[in-house]
Amino acid sequence: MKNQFAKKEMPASELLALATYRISKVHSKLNAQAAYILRKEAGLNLVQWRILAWLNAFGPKIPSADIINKVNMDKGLFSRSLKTLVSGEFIIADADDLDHRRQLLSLSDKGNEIYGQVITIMRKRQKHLLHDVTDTEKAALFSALEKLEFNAERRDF
Amino acid sequence: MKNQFAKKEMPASELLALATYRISKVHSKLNAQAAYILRKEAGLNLVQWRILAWLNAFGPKIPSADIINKVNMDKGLFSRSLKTLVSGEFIIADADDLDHRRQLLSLSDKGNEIYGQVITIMRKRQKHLLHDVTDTEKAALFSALEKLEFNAERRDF
DNA sequence: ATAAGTCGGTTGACCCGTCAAGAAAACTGA
DNA sequence: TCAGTTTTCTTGACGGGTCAACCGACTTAT
Repeated sequence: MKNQFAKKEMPASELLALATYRISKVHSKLNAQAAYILRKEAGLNLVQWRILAWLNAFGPKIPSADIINKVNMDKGLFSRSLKTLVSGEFIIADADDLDHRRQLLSLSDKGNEIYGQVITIMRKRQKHLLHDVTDTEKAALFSALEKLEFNAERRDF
Repeated sequence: MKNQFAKKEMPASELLALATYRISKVHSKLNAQAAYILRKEAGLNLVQWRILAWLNAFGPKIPSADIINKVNMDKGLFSRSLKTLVSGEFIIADADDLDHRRQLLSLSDKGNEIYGQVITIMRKRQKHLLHDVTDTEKAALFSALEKLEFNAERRDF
């Protein structure tokens, strides 16, 4: 009889070694750290900050959909968070005369100022996060993440 | 005047290159994949599955606190999910005569069976996820994740 | 011109995940 | 013994995140 002794039970060490488990832990700690900084420095939450950052990157007067499609963010989440950013006057939403479905988003002066404050800290943070990661490790990390991301698309096992 | 031209705006490429962003994307795709598999194969959600797995790993007749402390899971989340697993008869919760606050948890036969089914698929999945990741990359990935996790503890910038 | 389909955005529902307050039992130390 | 503290577990509240229904505006084809 084959596989009579096939291992069913999983020792704790195997669980702890799972890439998925490790990534999820790192992710939650990174999130907590970012949330803390943003709350303290700017009173923003993570989603709001991401929107400000993408809006800064993709330039002014762009419709929501552009950001959403480019960065793969949920429409609903975006919509709700955008509302708070507009009412908080971080973002200006102009009507688009050519397409009345759209609104063209831009950072307000206030939005730009906050962005400038936060991005400085975030660059420092990013540097700190990776300060003891070697270049080889960095390259391998990114390459491995890319493969993982791709392999995570599959649904059949 | 120093820093007159200090860069404030962040090009999209820089954003896309952020380790935090990459990890968060990988994390969400891994989650979606696991959730899909679990729903389809066993009608479980991620948290329920994790509890079954930890319970299998740490052996029968252990109190909730043991798992919670070891794996750093939220008490509230654990408590609520446990309730569904007990009422679904995947887990048996025996009273502890020595300490009436506790309940000693064990996998039921049904729980064991489901666990056996799912773990087989999950091992396949884990293999697939890493199948094209080289050993060097794997080592660097884990080492980098460890450093990141540690560096994510810091709160001051 | 108009029916059918697509696109941009909003909303509701629901689960995940965290935090804090609290209940009940157990422990500790005068 | 009994007030104070600690431990185990439950509950409530709330933001994060995903999914799907939906609405109004636009496009395409006939």
